[in-house]
Amino acid sequence: MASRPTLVSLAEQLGLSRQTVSNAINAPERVKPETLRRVNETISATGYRPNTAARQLRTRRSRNLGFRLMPTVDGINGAILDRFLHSLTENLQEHGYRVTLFAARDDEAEIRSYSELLEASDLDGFVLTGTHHGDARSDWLLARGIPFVTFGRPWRDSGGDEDCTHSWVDVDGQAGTAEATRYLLGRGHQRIGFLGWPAGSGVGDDRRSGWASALAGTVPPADLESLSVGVADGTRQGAEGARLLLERGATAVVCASDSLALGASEQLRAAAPGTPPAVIGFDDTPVAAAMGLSSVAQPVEEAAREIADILRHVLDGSAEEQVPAAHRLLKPRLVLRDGGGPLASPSSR
Amino acid sequence: MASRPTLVSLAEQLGLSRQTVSNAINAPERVKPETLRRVNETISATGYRPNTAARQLRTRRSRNLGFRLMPTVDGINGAILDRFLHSLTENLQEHGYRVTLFAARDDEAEIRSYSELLEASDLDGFVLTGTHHGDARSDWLLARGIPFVTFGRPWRDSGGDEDCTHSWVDVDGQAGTAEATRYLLGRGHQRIGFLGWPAGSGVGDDRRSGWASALAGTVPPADLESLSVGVADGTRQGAEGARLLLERGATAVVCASDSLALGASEQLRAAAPGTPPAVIGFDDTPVAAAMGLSSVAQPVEEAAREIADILRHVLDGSAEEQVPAAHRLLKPRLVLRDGGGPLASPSSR
DNA sequence: ATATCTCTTTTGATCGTTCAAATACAGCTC
DNA sequence: GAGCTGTATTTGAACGATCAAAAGAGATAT
Repeated sequence: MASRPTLVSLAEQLGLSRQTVSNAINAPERVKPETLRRVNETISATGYRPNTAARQLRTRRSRNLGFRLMPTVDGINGAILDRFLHSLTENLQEHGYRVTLFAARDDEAEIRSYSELLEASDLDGFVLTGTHHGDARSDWLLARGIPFVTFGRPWRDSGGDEDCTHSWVDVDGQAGTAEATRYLLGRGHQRIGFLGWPAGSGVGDDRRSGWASALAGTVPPADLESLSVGVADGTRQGAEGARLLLERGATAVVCASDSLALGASEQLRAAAPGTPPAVIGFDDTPVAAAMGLSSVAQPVEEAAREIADILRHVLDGSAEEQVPAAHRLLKPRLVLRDGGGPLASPSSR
Repeated sequence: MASRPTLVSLAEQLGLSRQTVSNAINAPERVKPETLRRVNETISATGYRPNTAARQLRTRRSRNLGFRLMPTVDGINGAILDRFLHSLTENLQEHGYRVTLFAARDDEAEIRSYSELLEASDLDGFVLTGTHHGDARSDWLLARGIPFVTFGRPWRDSGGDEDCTHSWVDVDGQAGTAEATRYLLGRGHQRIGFLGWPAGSGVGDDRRSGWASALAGTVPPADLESLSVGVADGTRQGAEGARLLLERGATAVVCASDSLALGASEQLRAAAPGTPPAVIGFDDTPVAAAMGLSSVAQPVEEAAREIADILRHVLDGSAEEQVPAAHRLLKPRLVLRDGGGPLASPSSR
């Protein structure tokens, strides 16, 4: 009773051998039902748990997955990160997997971490966020056949999906901004501006395209150009961008982020006091909630769940069985608020 | 070259034995300098890394620490959590430790997780957040002699520090609200209200006491009572609470959270249009930054670093050497903004 | 009666490291 | 040169699990 039970101690107690007890746990179909029952009984009676280190040493699997924390405000952050991580951890731990964090300054350092973590035969796979054009990380992992799933599409320069052989889960930003735009159209707005980032970022271009497609029939292509502004992310830049859009006759604005939307809504409120500004943000951050700003919400929890499912499928599958790469594009949800001011709560300690 | 190098393969290469190579790594002083040099050379040439699983199996130490993710909006969350986790992970990983996440619905489930994670001889210690009155988790861990540090004081009902034998790091909320209050006094405000939560929460009472102490000389004790309001956390409740305070003659408000402060600042702005509202929040969340709201900022990164240091000290120390519990109370920083509206950026994807 | 097959259980070896104790070897002492 | 001391290195065993293959027990077929 002094020390933790082991396979051997259980076997002695039951008058069986190590291996039979081991089989009862890992390959129950090989064990006689009656024996299985007895073993399980003793397992729950003693509270036995297989020693992870020993198992890992033999099987070379840790049931541990790596997640990189981004430096500061990049990729999914803050409240989004919280929700994502929580959902990911929860879903994985239900199936005996765990999430190990690591920090890295940049992609290069992240890749160095990969090899360190793998050389110590420590992690079975990785979850990547913040994918971007020419992402070296996925190439590195792909080349070595290491299981991983990204939250975010590969954003290859060549639009083709053919050569992207890794699994990913992403949120359909295009669908989100399209819905937002259609909503504003339905409210009677004719000239709806898009306030985003400079062209070139996969995420930003994707969100812009949704707005453009929803507006395609209603506005001449030339106007589409003038109704779209690209600035750096930030409240101040958002206000400035919105000013431009107002000058060009926009009466409503769809934004690529909540930061931009917040600046834009200030600008519109100043331009037309009294009326709730027709501005829609993106990500549905606590800031949007607190300010009563409408926003496109990403189903972060669902994304994490999908990622966990895909990873489990790959890792639980037999060793060399090639599992095809899985791709999931999730629909975001438009969260409408009256825009009149603070309503709900930001997160706080 | 085919497989990863091991102690044995290194030893063969060098014409030494396993153990000497092992000693070169773990107890260099036992090895002849010349030998040590040769071993280190080969180690870096081959890129050898000790197998964590094997080491863990033998030493019963995983160099892995557990961190529980809170369900939703409780404890340190969102942007704060992000910064805290990042700093914690970074500091620990520099010394060969790693952070493993786990999710638990409530404290009881968290304790269950502890035993599971420990029975699998998996985690060496824990970092706890969101301590509260009568916290069963610290008792459980203390009783079993498991290393852990909490972010947050024990908040024992008996104000005595004597019986609190575990290590903790916390931010001095009292000092924060006191500084905020003194700042407002310096700006000429006489009747400064406190907008907090109902009495009973350690964190809330602590923050209130800072305001009370700063105001002690300037306002009669009776007024102190009427200038303090306790409501549930939230923007709407904040606005309502601020309305009460205004009725009672307050011209400025110190708040226990940014949510409350946001609601309060709306209320004050409505009461005195044109003037930036004299409101100070707590936690310096992205919401405060975005709204140009002054706020008391917790040195989260520093707190995480301190926690990492304490844990490392305990874990790296020899087995049964009793390390005394460490307590660190960090000073928060008052971040002043003009309160006129959006300035900086909320976090976004 | 022996061989063949299936189902179940057992045995021996191994994963890579560290602990504990043994050994080798040099320099000193008497 | 035997005995002691101390440093440097080596050997055997163990940590707790799984893999691979052998062995035992029944049932069925030849």
